[in-house]
Amino acid sequence: MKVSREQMAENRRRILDVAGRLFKDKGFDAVSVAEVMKAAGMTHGGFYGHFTSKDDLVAQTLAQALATDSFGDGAFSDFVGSYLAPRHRDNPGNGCPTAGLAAAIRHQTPAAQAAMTQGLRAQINRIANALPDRDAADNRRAAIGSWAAMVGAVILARAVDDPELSDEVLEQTRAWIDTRVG
Amino acid sequence: MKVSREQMAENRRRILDVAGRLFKDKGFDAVSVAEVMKAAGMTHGGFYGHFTSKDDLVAQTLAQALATDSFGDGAFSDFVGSYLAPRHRDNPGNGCPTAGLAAAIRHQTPAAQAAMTQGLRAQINRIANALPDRDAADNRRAAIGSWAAMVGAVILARAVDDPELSDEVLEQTRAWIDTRVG
DNA sequence: ATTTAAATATGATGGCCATCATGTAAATGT
DNA sequence: ACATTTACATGATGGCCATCATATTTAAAT
Repeated sequence: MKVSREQMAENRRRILDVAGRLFKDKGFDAVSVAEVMKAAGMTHGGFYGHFTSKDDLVAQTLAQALATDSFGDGAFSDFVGSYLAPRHRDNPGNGCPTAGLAAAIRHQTPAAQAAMTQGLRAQINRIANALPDRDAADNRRAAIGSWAAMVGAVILARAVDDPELSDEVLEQTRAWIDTRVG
Repeated sequence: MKVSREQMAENRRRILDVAGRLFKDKGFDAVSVAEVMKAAGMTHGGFYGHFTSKDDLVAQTLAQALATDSFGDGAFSDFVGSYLAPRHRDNPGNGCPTAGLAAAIRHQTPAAQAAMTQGLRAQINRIANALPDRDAADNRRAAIGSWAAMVGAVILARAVDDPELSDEVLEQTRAWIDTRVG
């Protein structure tokens, strides 16, 4: 059942896309190769034609997810607001790959760690550039601090089973960042 | 090979202690029941005399780890300094269970999530009480924001393969929190 | 058109692991 | 002391999964 070049390219894109969603939603370990392939509309057989291993899929998925990872074009405070929102907390599969996967990276291959490193560097720069223009060092510090707080807050909000506490973590972190940076 | 009551109680304590270290170090999925028992000095056979399942072990380990989780008795800025330190980053097994495990909680049982919820509540209160006495609402906001930033920073620092960037995440987050709260 | 190469499907294989079954010996109760 | 209970050891069992082998079909190449 050979398919056309473009079909294969699209299949590959779909595998990466679907793997990103599944990994973010359920974690690397809880998603099998067969599940990814099925979600992409194929069987497990063709997988090793696209990737050399599941670890390879993980690394490539991360690289794509972190590259695609849109910062949003508006003001920084708007970005913070949508990031620290129940809608984002409740949809990990469609959400930020850093919030969903960063903590699992340290158990992955060096290639995956390299992808995360590059993604973090880029995100810090994007945020620093979006901040009101002052001292560059101050902006970098604020970018790193804010990003750490945003990622941490979403992780904590997702870990907790009390909706009120979870909402509060998001909202208070948003307010805390705003008073510093907004 | 029955053992004395106290021996059994100590065995159970050792299982929980060792499981805490292993889970924090390698993640829930990467640690087998047999590995935990072996590290505790026994074989896998006796496990189900102490716990009803691996999920049960996870939940009880979390509850103990988060309860034991010492805040440190000194000033808040000292705590932040030791938390956002290379030594802590590089020793997840002996480190903070929230930094090591929070992101994995959402894939665990309700009992585990409940343990994390209670742990987070306690930690927020501890930090808020340690802050210089001002408006209670301000202190709570600062406690939540700082804690999110601390947890996020350690997770990011551990995810990255560039030592310089990793150090910078810790140090800048520390400085960012300090200017606000120290 | 015919041949060739390649993409995916179907169907093993082997390993790891949670859990269970059963044995054994030592501690506890009488 | 004896009987009984029980904590742990040893040794299955069954399921899931990554990976591989082989078959099939069809796009490309000529």
